[in-house]
Amino acid sequence: MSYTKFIPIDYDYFDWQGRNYIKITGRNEKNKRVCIIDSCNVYLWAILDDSIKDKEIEKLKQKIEKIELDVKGRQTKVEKVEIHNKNFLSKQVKALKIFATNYKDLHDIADKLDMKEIVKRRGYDLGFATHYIIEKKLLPLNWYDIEGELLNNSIEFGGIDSGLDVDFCIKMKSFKKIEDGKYNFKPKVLAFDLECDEFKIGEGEVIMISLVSDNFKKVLTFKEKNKKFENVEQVKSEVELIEKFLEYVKKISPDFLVGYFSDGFDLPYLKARAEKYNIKLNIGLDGSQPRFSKGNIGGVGTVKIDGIIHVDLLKFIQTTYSQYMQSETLALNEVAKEFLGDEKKPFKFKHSSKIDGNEWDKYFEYNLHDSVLAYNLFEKFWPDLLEFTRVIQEPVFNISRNGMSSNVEDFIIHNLEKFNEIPEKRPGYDEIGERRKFGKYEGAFVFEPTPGLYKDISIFDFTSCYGSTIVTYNLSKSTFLGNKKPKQDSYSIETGGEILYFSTSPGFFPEMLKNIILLRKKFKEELKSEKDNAVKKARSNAFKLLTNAAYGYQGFFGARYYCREAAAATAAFAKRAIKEVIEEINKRGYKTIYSDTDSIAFLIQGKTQQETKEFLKKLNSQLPGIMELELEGFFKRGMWVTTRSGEVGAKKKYALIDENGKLKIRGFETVRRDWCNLARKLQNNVIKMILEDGNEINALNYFKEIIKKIKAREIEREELIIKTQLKKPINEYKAISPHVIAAKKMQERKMPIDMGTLIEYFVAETRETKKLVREKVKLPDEKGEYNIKYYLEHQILPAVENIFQLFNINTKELLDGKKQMTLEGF
DNA sequence: GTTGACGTCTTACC
DNA sequence: ACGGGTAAGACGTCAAC
Repeated sequence: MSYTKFIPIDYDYFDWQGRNYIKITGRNEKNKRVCIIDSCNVYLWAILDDSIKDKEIEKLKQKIEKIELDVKGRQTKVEKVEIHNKNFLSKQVKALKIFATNYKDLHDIADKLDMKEIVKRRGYDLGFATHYIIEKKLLPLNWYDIEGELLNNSIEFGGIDSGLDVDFCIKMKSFKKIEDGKYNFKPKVLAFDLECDEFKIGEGEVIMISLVSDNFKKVLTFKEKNKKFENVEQVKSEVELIEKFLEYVKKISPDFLVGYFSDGFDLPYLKARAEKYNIKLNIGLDGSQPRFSKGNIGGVGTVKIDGIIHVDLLKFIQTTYSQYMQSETLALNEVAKEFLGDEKKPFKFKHSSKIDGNEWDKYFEYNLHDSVLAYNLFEKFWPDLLEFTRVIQEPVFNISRNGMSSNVEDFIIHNLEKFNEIPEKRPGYDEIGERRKFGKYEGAFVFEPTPGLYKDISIFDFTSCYGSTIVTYNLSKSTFLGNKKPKQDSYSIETGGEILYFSTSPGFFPEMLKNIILLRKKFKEELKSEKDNAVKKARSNAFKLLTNAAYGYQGFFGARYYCREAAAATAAFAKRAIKEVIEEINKRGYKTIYSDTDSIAFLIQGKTQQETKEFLKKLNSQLPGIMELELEGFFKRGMWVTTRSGEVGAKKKYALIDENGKLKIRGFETVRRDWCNLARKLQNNVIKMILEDGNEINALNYFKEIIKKIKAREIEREELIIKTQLKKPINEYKAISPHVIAAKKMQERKMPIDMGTLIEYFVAETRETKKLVREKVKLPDEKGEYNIKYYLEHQILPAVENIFQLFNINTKELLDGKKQMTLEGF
């Protein structure tokens, strides 16, 4: 018998003699690579009709035990059937646990179970790795003591161990969890990036590949002989380049191979080139090539390597961080700037045939630094990846790529057992179609503000508003009772013209969510005294993101636990709660001036901050369940403006300044990337001056300066570029807007255009006959003067006119050079 | 043919 | 391919002139 410590990293499975085996790659405490082979029970659930008698169940059991199948050349049969008392959607059910030989046959067995006594078949659509983790509880990225049999050139499992590039291969007998924190795990990471002449997969050649690991930096290339740049390793050809890359990957043998957009570009590109030369990209630990899976509609696919986790950082950052980021795009450069304070090396892309002598070193340096950035970003995000994996309990490969709704779902799936729940099935194509037909339901409440410049403002907001609403009112698929008053105790709310009822007896989904919210609260509290604890910070963040995604999950048509009514009720309960708080605030002598979804802004009306904080405490003591208000802050001044039409106050658009002079701007053009920089800076400065000074005098002078500069053509083109993202394939646009025209121009130039590309253009002077904006669009490097009229009337003026309107200043007249009647008139 | 009103499409944000 | 609410620009369409 062999013993080892073990941390599971990658999960994969294989079939041997008709059975499924899990193959888990990880490390031991001495950082040796270990592969564990294990198996687990394979089964599905058949939920029985309530009315069926014990005798009949016994008969049914015997009938099912006789099922034998011959599918896809595989002999398989039901091995055993047990009867269990389980829960399904929080209701007690009798269910048959039907054991089979092979996980892949469960579907076919389920098809054979169309008996009238069986009302539902469940639990055969989870994926074997997920099923294994649930069944055995050998959780990813946790430490274990393993006992097993060392496989050394064994013929067992078809001699699998001899083909595996690992230090030990063990057939597991038993394992025991080691307490948290006893061992650390520092993964071996290799970041890579490749450069080429063409951006289209299958065109052009790979010119260089950079590799960065712990104490290792290298650029491989067959180009240029001038190599002042010390990290360059010269090879003779593209073939040798690819082969050398493979050699280094094998030699370094990382736990994680890290790229940035490598699912969509680097690896597919490399594959296409390798195929051309008939090179096998055999970097998997079992000698296999990367597996390329197709992406969903519009999405890119994923690339999986046996035993090595390929992480495309772009995907992980996108799902977990993008909504909290300042960067306008997820381009490596911007992401690196925001998270590392570092950026790409300057190098303007050129076809390799046009690069001369000393420019090559710049190119190598550029290429190498991209890998450095990817490596450092991985280090930065490792605590998050680790904690997400531990909290959700799915293999880290999936965690690095799944969206938040999948994460929520996986979290549920891995916690069902605590509730004795049978998993719900994934909706099929038709089911999704049905769900989508329902259309939207009523959402949040937004208070219509009265435009103006205000003083002394306080803001309260609900902590995890929708999450705590779901918990407080027990809102979920399994607790929904319909829209007729039930006999049992219930929570009810009216929305969309009908009343929805939910059971008061706790459902598993709200219970799980409650647990997350409470844990997060605990971690957040602990963080106050140990701010640098990256792991706790990451775990707290993982809980926060899961909580925030829970509401969206229940309203998402693709979810196993989709419940439109629960989502609608969540919005409705939250709406009721916030309206009640607004009333309380006003009753107390404050004045509410704005509110949106989960936050309320009100005037302090001469009361002290202390009084306000005590009032908050009192409010909290009256709130139901785990609903909780917190103080967002006190603000010296704030402004709300009118809509363009000028009649009412604009919602979701305001600016605040706190006692330390810190600005908080929401919804204004300043924060929108589809406005040119000039307009955004202008607006930002105008807002700042007005909020700081409490009047418009300086701001107005500044505005006049800008007008003068535009008219004198003194503005740099850079400041006038408008950036808009392509949201769909270019030929699907019904309305041909300016950015579509710009995208078409880029296409003609063979620039890489895709869904998601950020299109940049400016509006130029053209002949009088061209009226539409799209007829004046030019790409940033095209010749032409900027269109003074357009930038004045469509960028500069709209950015500030509503703001100056607060002071009865008509900017339109100002711009036309007319005398300001309004100013003098008042 | 041009103009303006109004609806639709689209993006980006809360 | 997580939700709804909202602002706003530019195009598209149609009727009035």
